[in-house]
Amino acid sequence: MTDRESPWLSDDQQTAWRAWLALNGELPALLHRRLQADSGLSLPDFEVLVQLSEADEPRLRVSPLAAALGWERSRLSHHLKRMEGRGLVGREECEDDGRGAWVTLTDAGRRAITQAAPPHARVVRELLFDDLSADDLAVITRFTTGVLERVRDAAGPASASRPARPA
Amino acid sequence: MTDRESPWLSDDQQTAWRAWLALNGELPALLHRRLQADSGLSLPDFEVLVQLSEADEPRLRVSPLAAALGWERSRLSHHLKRMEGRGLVGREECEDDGRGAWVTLTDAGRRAITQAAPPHARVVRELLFDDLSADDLAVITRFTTGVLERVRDAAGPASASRPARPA
DNA sequence: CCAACCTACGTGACACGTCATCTATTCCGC
DNA sequence: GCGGAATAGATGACGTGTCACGTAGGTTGG
Repeated sequence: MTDRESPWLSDDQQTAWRAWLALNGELPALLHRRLQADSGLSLPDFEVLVQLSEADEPRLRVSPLAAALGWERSRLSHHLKRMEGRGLVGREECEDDGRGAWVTLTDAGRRAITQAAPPHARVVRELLFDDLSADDLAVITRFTTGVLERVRDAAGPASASRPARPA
Repeated sequence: MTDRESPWLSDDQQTAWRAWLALNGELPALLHRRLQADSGLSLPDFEVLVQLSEADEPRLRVSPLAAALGWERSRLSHHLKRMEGRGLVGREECEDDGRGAWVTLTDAGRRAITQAAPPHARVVRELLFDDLSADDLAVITRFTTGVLERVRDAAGPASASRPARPA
């Protein structure tokens, strides 16, 4: 029922959008502070450690790890350097491919993620999901994944419905 | 129907949560790149300019502006310095209160926000709202505002159900 | 009236992200 | 094999965000 010609949002949409923006800022901030206080990990640290600890193999290459995280490789590279400095992950040379590197989970890393995960998951569940019906969860999931897909379509093609930026 | 004792998320909750996390990273990134390409503004720049251009008065004090944005004052202070450097905002001394400062919208700032807002709003509408029913929008809004409220409750009290961090 | 306190705002140090670019390898066509 | 393109990953510069703290100006109880 929205007017497809106007660029503006309806009042209801404004309300939803501003709430989303606010949540988008405040929820990660809260999770980050809790994580930091409980275990000294940052939210990005946590994500990396989750991937490493859930992996089938005991060590991962950088690029697949970046893909699994949905991160740019350079971001991961920067972050791994910091995490290595704090002893959470290790690096090994890759014999098969001289360019490559293995990322490993150190004992300290495994200890950190083991300790940090339960309270983190509990907070997420309490804040987001505990009072949510299955129907509403389905609506949220459908909405979120749908938007995500459109975002990726819009970002990926490099030339979509954009004003034609020839370069 | 979730098990309130377990810290873990159900599979459906996991799906929703991971999609939310991914969206949370990728949507602002896309909006930022669009805004940057269209008008040279960053997303935070945009938010500041929206507040300034929508304000009743022609100039705002720093603290109320920070509150309206939901930002920490020091963050706003840093950001205003950068925006001032790029000519988007100006600062004036406050006569009433020697500690205070006024933030003003420069002509360049007004021009930038006027030019940037329509395409930005259109992208938001296309990505999030165009194919969303009124019922679903209501579900989303209720969910988002509910979570936001719980987040603020959890963040604000400084001493809530946390492990009691005495000093 | 003044010392203690509070408030408004700024700053410095550091973590995080992105972009552009670099180096070292591998791959691939000839 | 060999020369150029592609790939793996690292790096430097810069904008952004947080935390801890500093400073200057107001406020208030004795």
